[in-house]
Parts: sequence; structure tokens; C-alpha cells
Amino acid sequence: MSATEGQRGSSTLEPAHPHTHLAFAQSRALRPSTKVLPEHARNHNRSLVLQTLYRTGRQSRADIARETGLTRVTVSDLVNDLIAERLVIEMGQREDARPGKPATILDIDRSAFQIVGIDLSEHSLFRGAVLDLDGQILNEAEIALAGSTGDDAVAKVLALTEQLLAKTTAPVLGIGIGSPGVVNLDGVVLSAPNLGWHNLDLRAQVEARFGHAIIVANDANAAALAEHSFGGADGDLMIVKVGHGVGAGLLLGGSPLYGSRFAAGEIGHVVVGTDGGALCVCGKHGCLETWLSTPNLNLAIEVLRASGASEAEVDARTNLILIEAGQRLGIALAPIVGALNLPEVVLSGPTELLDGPLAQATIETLRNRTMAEFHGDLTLRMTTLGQNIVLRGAAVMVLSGQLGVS
Amino acid sequence: MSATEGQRGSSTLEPAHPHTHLAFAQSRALRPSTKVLPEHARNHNRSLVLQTLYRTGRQSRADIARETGLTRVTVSDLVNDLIAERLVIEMGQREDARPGKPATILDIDRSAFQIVGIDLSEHSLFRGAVLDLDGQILNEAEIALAGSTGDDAVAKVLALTEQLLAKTTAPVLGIGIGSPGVVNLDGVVLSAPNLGWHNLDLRAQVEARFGHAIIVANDANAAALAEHSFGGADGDLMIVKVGHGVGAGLLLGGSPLYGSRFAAGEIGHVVVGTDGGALCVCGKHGCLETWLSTPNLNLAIEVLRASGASEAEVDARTNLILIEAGQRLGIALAPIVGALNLPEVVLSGPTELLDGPLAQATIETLRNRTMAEFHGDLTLRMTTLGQNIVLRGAAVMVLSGQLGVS
DNA sequence: CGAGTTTGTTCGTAAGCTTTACTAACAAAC
DNA sequence: GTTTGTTAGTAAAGCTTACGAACAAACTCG
Repeated sequence: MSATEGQRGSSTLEPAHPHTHLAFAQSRALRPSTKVLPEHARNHNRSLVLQTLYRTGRQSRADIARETGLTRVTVSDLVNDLIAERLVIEMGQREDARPGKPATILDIDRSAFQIVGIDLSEHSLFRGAVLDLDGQILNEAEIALAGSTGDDAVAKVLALTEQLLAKTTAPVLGIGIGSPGVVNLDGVVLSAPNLGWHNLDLRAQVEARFGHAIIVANDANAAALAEHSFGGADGDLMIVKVGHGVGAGLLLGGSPLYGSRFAAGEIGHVVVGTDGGALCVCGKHGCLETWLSTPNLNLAIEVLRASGASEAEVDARTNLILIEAGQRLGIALAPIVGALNLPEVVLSGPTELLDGPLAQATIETLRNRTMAEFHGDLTLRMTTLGQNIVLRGAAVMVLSGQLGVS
Repeated sequence: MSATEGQRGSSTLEPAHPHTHLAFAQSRALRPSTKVLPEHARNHNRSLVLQTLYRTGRQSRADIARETGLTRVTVSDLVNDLIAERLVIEMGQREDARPGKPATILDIDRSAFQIVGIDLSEHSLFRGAVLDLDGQILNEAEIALAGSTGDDAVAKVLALTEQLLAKTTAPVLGIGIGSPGVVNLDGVVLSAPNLGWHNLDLRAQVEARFGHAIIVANDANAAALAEHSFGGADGDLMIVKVGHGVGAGLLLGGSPLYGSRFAAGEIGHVVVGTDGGALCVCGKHGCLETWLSTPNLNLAIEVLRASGASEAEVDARTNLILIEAGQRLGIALAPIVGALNLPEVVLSGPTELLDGPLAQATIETLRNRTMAEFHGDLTLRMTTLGQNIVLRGAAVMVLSGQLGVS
């Protein structure tokens, strides 16, 4: 019997029935699935320090200690590591006059690393950018898709990546790729019909070629992360991407929802309403995409324009088309928004189509079809990040994966 | 400069641009929000050991070490703590003949503690039970609600709790309560209209009276946990509770979804379909509850019986009513199931209504309205836990909150 | 100028997990 | 009956990590 054993035995014994509290109360830990070693804890705290610096910027070690609850000693130690890794720099002493030794201001060296972000979700081209650690775009590039699919499309991803890497002017933190379709956590594109990809290990292919840290995820999930980190949204939101197809990304408690088969957010082929609808390429009638995808909307509007009606007539009937589309979106979203108690829905896509009668009709329909108590919390708006939302989301994935920061 | 600093500085310096990998790659940690101390890590590992014992049962220290990845030494140390706390007991040596020193079999002492579970979700009574650590019901009790609301209803909760505590025959691990309505993480019932509760701190009231660890949560969330822990469902599921109202509980990745205002799963007042529907108490037309709640279904069937039609005719038209209800449920669930990529929907409620044409119509409607690729993964079934689902879910909450086990 | 305040570091300590090495206890094979 | 090899569990030592105490530096304020 060891001394340790004896001590513990007597110190942790519980009082007897019926009034027993266990000494420790596991806060809300559900199903711990892997062991935790001291180094994991250290990494966590390291990220915590980075995180506070990333969000607040320009703080002293003592500031960070107060905010994180760690001691100044521990923060100093972690910061020393971060400085040695060139991630954090000392910015000189704090200016403002107050008692005590002046603080040494720290900040993440936001120009020390760069991120390559790539967006594969557009119909006719792949877009990419070099971004700094703040998610600001430093350089852009694009490559026409020209109908490429399969390995040809992969080659274009690699070519674009190469172009972008050539434009970097600092060490590369990682490469983030937002791809359409169903992507698993290992960066394997399980299915992206438009690109002819099935079980394509895109992450491995890019890594084999360039050797950086690569993260591949669904484009809408990337967009949701961007909206959270850079668009001012909080941690619970749904982003609806309207384009050639319709897809969604869900962020719950700050984390993307992937779904049991990584197909969360694939709402384009959910049937909307109980009154039929147009035939969809998938074979069903009345899928959300038949109401809402940009090709379908633009087609309807062009038919209208070619009809020879007056301009006022065309405008009025265009509005009706957009309102109908918005209502259909609202009908589809209402059960989701209600079931998830979502406070925020964000639209991404062509502003001229979405940002007006369509969005208005969507929010009205949502309110008409969900619980009234809940309406005060419910907002629907266009993204503030425009076309770069997936690129910036790809950067968030890299930041989050490499630094634990976002 | 300390030796430590010098070592770290030189050992963690990164190679130069453009080919940089940071020494550590944060696996998938998102936004660390609090510091982690060694004791937290220890608690986590402690729960990990308990968890493997809870699920597998009857293992040796070496077995646990192999399964968790911890060393035998660490497992021994943790197990000694657990034995001192009376949570784990040695069961003697392993029987089967194999080389080497025979193993000492351990198990959680499943009779060492008991749990009180309470279900407030039924319309006319509160039900409760004493359960063991396996979630088996040892003793039951109930108390007629008799129309009580507000403080009267609270008094009945306390009375029922007292009855149950009197029936316990071992130290009480905690008290779990599944309440209808909107419940926040602190056990405050923000809103439960049927009970006349608004911002009622039920957890505090029960704790003040009995002083145990109390967990209060939404009934459907509790049911979802029960279905996962005891009903054989995996970590992603939606449970739909049909009763006086209609509510749902969502489990994503093994964790309940609470929603931004703790109202996740409140789908009873989502409008279904685009063709009107009956007027709901909430003022809207065609809410899910108007199609599916047991009072409404029973009323419709009774009207039918009183109509003087033949028995065959009544049966046939009853079937039509149930099929219609099932279709409406499917219409409401399709966007949710699609958006979340949910593999499993479980129904809880009166078997005679749900388990037949209704469930059949629901699954068919779901399949007709979601992506075909996804159908192979999609199952819909009745719960296997019957009426005790919320009670047992309440026990899971206590197990998970107190031991990190479920 | 002295008192008080704040910063950041150094030193020693406690906790937690690992590695290494050991003993105990067994089966199998000779 | 002995040897060999395996498995279980313990003991000791060491490393990592975070903490508290103490302190020097540098500033403000009265």
C-alpha cells in the first residue's frame, strides 16, 4: 500500500447515504472518448492565449492573464513559446499613463503568415486568394473551369493553388478549400456531381503536391464559418447559398454541423409545399432548387422579358416570381428554423435576385409559419461578405485548424 | 533568460518561408473558451475510465488501459480513486484460463447509488421512479396533477420527489427532471404554458428542499438521451413526442441541441403544407399540432365513431386520418431531416395511434421529399422504451452530469 | 522623495502522466 | 518438476505543466 493510496482513500471518501454529493461534478462533459494528456491541456491553453490576442489584439501578458484566468507566470511561458514561433510579437510599451510598471504590448504578428483560400463552388470558375491572418484578401486569382470535371478539374485546383502559392510573401499557414458537394472530415469529397467527383481524396492530392496543411470542407460550411468570424454573426446561424444549386451551411454553438453522412445542409432537393411544382433534375417535383436556383430564376425572368410585355408589367411580374421564390424558401426553412431554434439566417448569392422582394417574402413567410414568441430573435439578412465568403471561410478553417483561433 | 526559454526557443523555431508547418496542429479545437488545468484533464480521464467500465462492464485494469490508451499505471491510479469513492468494486479474478497473472475484474458498483427520475410531461399526472446506475427502474410513483398549475404544480413536484427519495435504498447520485416547455441550462423553466410556469427556477427550488444534485431539462431532450443510451440509437437522432402537444428532441453527435434560446425541438406550432389547415390555439392555421396531437386525433376518430357509419367504414376512415397525420409529420420533418442529414427519427407516444399507418405514411413521405441518396441511411421507428422514456432520460442526465457517463 | 501600484520574471512546489523496471502468478512445453 | 514466456499490477523516477510566493523594475501620485 502506497502513501498516495492511503491519503486519497481517506480524503475522498464520501459521506453515507442518503445525502451524497460526489466530490467532483463533471460540468457537462458528455462521453469522453479519448484520453487527455498534459500536453493537450497546454495546447488548449496556448490556443486560448492566441484566441484572446486574435480577438482583442494589443494586450499585455497581464491583460491576457486576467482575461483567461491563467496566471501571469503561465501566460508569460506560453507567450514566450509563441514569440519563438514567430506568431506573436512585442509591440513596445503601452502609452497611456497609469501607475505601475508600463506593460509590454503583444499582438499576433498578423503579417507573419499567410493563408491560401480556394472556392470551388462557382459554376464556371475556381477562385482563390492569399489572405493574411485577419482574413483580409491580399491577392486574388482565378481559373476558368471550362467544363472540366474529374481529374481535369483536380488539375485546375492544383494549378490555381500553385499560382496562389507563388504570390505569397510570407510563410504559408495552410491551404483551405471550400468544395461543393459532400465532404468528409478527412477532406475526401464523397460526392460532387457537378465536378464529377466521387470519393476523391482532394486533401491528399493537394498535400502530396504542395505539402502544406490542407483543409477541405463543404463550401456552405466554410461560408457559415466566415459569416461567424468576419460577418458579425454569432455562433448559431444558417447560411443559404443560392447559385447554380441551393445549399446551406449550419453553425450550431460556433461549430459547423456535418451530419451523420457529412451531407448536412443539402436542402436543394427537399420538396417544398403540398401543391406540386416544376420537375427537378433529380426526378422529383417541387424541389427547393426548382423554385430558387439562379438559372431557374433567370430563365423565368428572361422568358418574361421576351414576352413583349411592357417594362412595368415585366417588373411587376418579376417581383411576383421573386416573392414566390422567397415564400418557398421560407416554407422550407420554417421547420428547420423552428426545430433548431435558430436566431439568424443569412443569404448568400446574387444580390439583384435575393436582396429585395425575395428576402422580404422569406422572412415574412418564416414569421407566419413559426412560433410568435420566437420572432423577436429571428433575423434574416444578406451576407456582408459578398463573393468572397467562401474564400474567407476557407481561411477560417485554416486558422481554426492550425491555431485554434477564429 | 531561463534555460527553459532557451531550449524552447531553439527547438520550436520554424523553418523559413514558404514551407512552414507549425509544430503542433490543433486537431479540431474550436474557440477554446476556458483554461484547462491538470485536474480537468484528470477528471476527464477519470470519466473515460468510468465510461469504458459503464459500457463494457467487468474489465480488468489492463483491459481499460488498452481500450483508453492510458497506461496501466495511470488506470490503476484512477481506479484506486474510484474504488475509494465506492463507485467501482473489484469482482474477483477472471475465470478463463490463459497465460499470465489472472486479471482482477472490476465493475462499476451498479447498486452503490440510485437516481431519482421525474417526468412532468404527461397531461394529467407527474410520474417518477427510482433507478439504478444502469437506468433500470427499481420503484415507481406518480401523483395526479388534478389541474394544478404554478406553485401548486411545483408543490406536487416536491411531494413526488419526497415520496421517491423515501423509497431509495442507496445513496442518491442525483435527481433528474424532464419538464415540458423551454428549459435553460441552469434548470430554469423559461416557459411551460400548460403548467403556468414562466421563469421558474425549478432546479433551485428542488435543491433548496432536498439538497441533491438536480438537473432539469426539456422532456424531449431527456427522451432523446434515453433513446441513445438505452434504446440502441446512435448519437444522431430526432425524437418526436406526440401527446397533448407535439415536441421534438434533437441529439447531434451524442449531445442534445438546445437552441439559441433553449427552444430547440419546439415544432408543434410550425405550419405544415401550403393548403391551409385547422385553426390552432396559437392563432395560426395548419400547425403540426392541429394534425397530430392525440386530443385532435382522438377527437376526429370519436366523431367518426359517433357518425353511425359501419365498423368497416370507421376503420377505413380512421386509417385515412392517421395516414394524413403521418404525411403531415413527414412534410414537416423532411426539411429538418434533410438539413441535418439525420439518420434516425424515433416516435414516442400512444402506440395505437402512431405505430401503424401513421408511421408508415411518415417514412414514405420523408422518402418522397428528400434526396434519394440519403434514404438508405434513414430509419423511422417507435421508441423501444415505452412510457418510461423520459424517466430514463432523466437518469441519463444525472449519470452524465455526475459521472460523465452515459 | 516616498508610498503605492502594476508588470513580468525567477524559484520552488504540486499534480498528473509517462517510462522503466520490478514482482506475482499463471500456461505451456519439456 | 523445471524452464520459458506471458500477463497483471505496482513502484520509482522523470518530465511537463501550472501554480504561488517573492522580487525587481518602472511608473504615478501626493
